[in-house]
Amino acid sequence: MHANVKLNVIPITNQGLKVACSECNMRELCLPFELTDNDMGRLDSLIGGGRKLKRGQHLYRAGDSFESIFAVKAGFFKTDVLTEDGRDQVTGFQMAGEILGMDGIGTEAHTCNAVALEDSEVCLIPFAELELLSSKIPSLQHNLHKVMSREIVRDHGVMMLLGTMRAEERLAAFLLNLSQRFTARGYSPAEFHLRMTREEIGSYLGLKLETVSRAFSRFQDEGLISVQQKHICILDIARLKAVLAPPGGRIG
Amino acid sequence: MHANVKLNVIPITNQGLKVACSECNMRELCLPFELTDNDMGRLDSLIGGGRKLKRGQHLYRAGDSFESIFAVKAGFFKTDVLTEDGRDQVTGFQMAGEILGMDGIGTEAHTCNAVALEDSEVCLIPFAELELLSSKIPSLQHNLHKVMSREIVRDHGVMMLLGTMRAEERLAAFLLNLSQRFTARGYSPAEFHLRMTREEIGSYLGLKLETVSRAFSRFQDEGLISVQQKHICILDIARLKAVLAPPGGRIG
DNA sequence: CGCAGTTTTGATTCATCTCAATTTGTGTGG
DNA sequence: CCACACAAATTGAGATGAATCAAAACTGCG
Repeated sequence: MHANVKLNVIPITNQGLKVACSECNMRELCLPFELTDNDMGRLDSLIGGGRKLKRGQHLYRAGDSFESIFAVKAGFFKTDVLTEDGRDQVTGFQMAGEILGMDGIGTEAHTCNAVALEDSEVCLIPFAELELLSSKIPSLQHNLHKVMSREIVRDHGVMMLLGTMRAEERLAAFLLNLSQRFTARGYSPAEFHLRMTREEIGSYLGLKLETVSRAFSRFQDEGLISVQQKHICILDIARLKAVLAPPGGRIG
Repeated sequence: MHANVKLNVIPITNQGLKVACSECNMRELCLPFELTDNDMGRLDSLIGGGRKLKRGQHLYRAGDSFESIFAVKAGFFKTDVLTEDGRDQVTGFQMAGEILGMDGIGTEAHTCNAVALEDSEVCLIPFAELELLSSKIPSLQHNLHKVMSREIVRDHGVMMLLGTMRAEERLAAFLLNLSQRFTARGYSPAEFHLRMTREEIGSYLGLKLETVSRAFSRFQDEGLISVQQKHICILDIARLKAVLAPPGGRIG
C-alpha cells in the first residue's frame, strides 16, 4: 500500500493514471500545500488513483452517497444544485488544484451535481481515510480546514455578487476572478477560453443568458474585452476593474 | 485550567459565565453532538469561557486575526461582508447552537463581521487547540468537518435563493427557514420575533428594505402571516410553502 | 414626551426578463 | 470535404418586477 511513496515512476491503476502529489504541478494550490516529502507520500498512499471524465460526464450527483472528495488534476468542472420545482443554480466552476465534493460531508450524501465541462481528470481522496491521516499530520489537517474555510469565503463572495451587483458588475467580477485563477496556474491573465455556456454563466451569476450575452457585447463595444464566442481577451483590465469599483465610489 | 472538567457547578470566569457543554441545552445542535461524556469533558476543558455581548456589539470584525471559532450559546447574530466600495452583504443570521467564525481559518484573519443583534452569549473555542483535540477524538474531528460542510451547503442554498428566486419567494424561504430553526430549538414554529431590521433582511435576501416591507404586507393581506413590526405569526404554513413551490410547477 | 430610527405606502423609473427572430458555430454522416 | 441539423450566441422589442425617490406613520428609547 505504501510501495509508491517517493517513487518517481507513475503507476497505472485500473481507474486511470496515478500521479503522486509530489509529481503534480498543482500541489502548491491543493491539499498537499507545504507538506513535507514524507507526509506527501503518506497522502499519496491513500489517494485512490485518478479518474478520467469525458466532457458532460458527472463526477457525482446530488443524492450519491458521500465517500470521497476530489481534487481536480486537469480540466474544468461545474457544480450545481437542483430543486424539486425545477430551479437550477450553478454554485461554482472548478479548475486544476481545486477540491470538489465537500458539500457531502455533513449529510453523508452529495447535495449538488458535479459535471466535467471538458475532458478532465480528478484524484479520488477517500474522506474517512483522509480524516484518519489528517489526525496524524497536523499540517494536513490544517490544510483541509483551510480548503473548507476558503470555500466558505468564496461562497460569501458569490453572495455579495448576487446580492449587491448589477449585471455588468457581476460579469466583470466573474471575468476578473477567472483571470486571476488562470494566472495562478501559469496561464495568460488576459486571454482564455470559457468552458461553460452563456446559460451556465448566467445561472452562476443569477442572470439570464441573454443578459450575459448583452453584457459581453457591451464590454466589447467599450473596448474592455474582445469576445469571440468562448474565446475571451481582456484588453483593458484596469477599466474592467473599474466596472466593479467605479472611481469616486458607487454612489457619487 | 482543567479543573472544571466534569464539574456540575458553573464556574465564573472573568469573561462571563462558563457553562460546560454537558450542561448546555444546545449540545445536540453544536460541536459536541454525540460525543461521549468523557470526550465532551475534554472539549469543555479547552473552551475558553463564555463571552457576553450587548446588542450591537461586534464579536469580531473583518481583518481581526483569527484565533477562535465561536458557538452561540444564547442570542442572535448577523455576519456581513463589506467591500471597499461600500457594498454590504449580510451573509447569515446565527442563533443558539450555531458556529461562527469559520471564515477566518483559511487566511488566519476574519473575512466578515459578526454582530450581536440582541444581548447574546458565545463560547470561545480556540481553534489551534480544537484542531489538536480533534486529532485525538475522531468523532469531534468529524463533527467539525460536518459543521463546516453544512455551512457550505447552507451557502449554496442562499446562492439558489439569490440567483433564482423572486422577492416574495425569497422572503417565504427566509421565514420558513427561521421557523424551522426555531422549531429545532423548541420554540414555536409559527410565532417569533425578528431580531433584525427590514434593511438587514433585505441585505441578506438581495432586496431593498422597501421591497421586503411590501412583501410582508402582501403576505399579510393574503392571510399567510400576520406582521406587527418585528413580531411574526405564520398563519398558513402550507400556503407559505406554496409560494416557493407553486402547485403545478413554477412554469405551468 | 419627544425625537431618531424604523417601517409602511405611494408614484415613478429603470434594469433585467421574456419572447422572438436571426446568426453563428459545431459535430455528424454522406 | 461539404452539407445538414442542432446547439449556442446574438440582437431587438416590449413587459415586468424591483429599485428609487418621497412622504407619512409608527415604535421605542432616553
